[in-house]
Amino acid sequence: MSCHDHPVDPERVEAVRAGGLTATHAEQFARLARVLADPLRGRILAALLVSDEMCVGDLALALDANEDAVSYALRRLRTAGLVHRRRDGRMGYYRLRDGAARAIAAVVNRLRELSEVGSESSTGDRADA
Amino acid sequence: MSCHDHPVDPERVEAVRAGGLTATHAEQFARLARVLADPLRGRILAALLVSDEMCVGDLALALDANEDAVSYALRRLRTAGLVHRRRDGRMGYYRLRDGAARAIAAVVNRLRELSEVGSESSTGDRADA
DNA sequence: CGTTTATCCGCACAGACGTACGGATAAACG
DNA sequence: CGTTTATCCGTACGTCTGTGCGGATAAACG
Repeated sequence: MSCHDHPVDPERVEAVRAGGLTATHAEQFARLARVLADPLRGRILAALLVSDEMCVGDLALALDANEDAVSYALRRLRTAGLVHRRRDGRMGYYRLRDGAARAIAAVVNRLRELSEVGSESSTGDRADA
Repeated sequence: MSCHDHPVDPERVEAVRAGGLTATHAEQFARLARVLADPLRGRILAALLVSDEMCVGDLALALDANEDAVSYALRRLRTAGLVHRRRDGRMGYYRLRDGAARAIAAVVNRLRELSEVGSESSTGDRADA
């Protein structure tokens, strides 16, 4: 269990310790990535990028999804601080928070690049075993 | 359960249907985001950005993490096609797959933007209820 | 060969998450 | 007021996933 008493390459270990992500910073990233890790939330964000402001029911219609599920997804997005709700009577209209739109669009585009890399192979390596 | 018989704003509904993410495309995104949704995997990717190639034990040392956990994280990253393993004797050396490095770095930077938005508030809205 | 070492795997377990459903809230509408 | 409607919440349930541990594999080392 406790192999590896001393580093194989101490230089790189130090480099990572100096230039890598701290545990808390990585935690922050992971929490944000987890918000994007649900298809419905991704589709909602994309929908709000296209159509500035929408209510729950219209989103459910447009995405062909359950209204409860959309409501729950919007709650998560709101908790994450990515969307903003405007109350008008009994309706709730949602839109991306200021600054989130650009950042989300950028993330989506970068993920698209990544997905091209990720879909080349399913194992990522087969010249071993 | 089945409120909202007809759209409030049919135009936007149509716009989303035309310009939004398809269900399958969103699924692909979500799967990739889920890979980044673990702090250890994020730290490993960041480490490999800094130090091209590392073995499991050195990564565990540098990140102060359990070797089993690192091994498991690398397996997930390999399954996702993001890292590549080079076998040398009993050691396994990992590095980012070609093309993944740039894309990952870009995603990390965009996520940093997003995290600035996301950490302003915990509810994303308080002028309601 | 036998032992040590680096990594990996199978399994069981605990925690987080999305979904469904019943009910609550609260506004529109007469 | 009473009813309908749009959204939200609390709870329960099944699923997925990261972790820990024992053991397997396989190379180095004498």
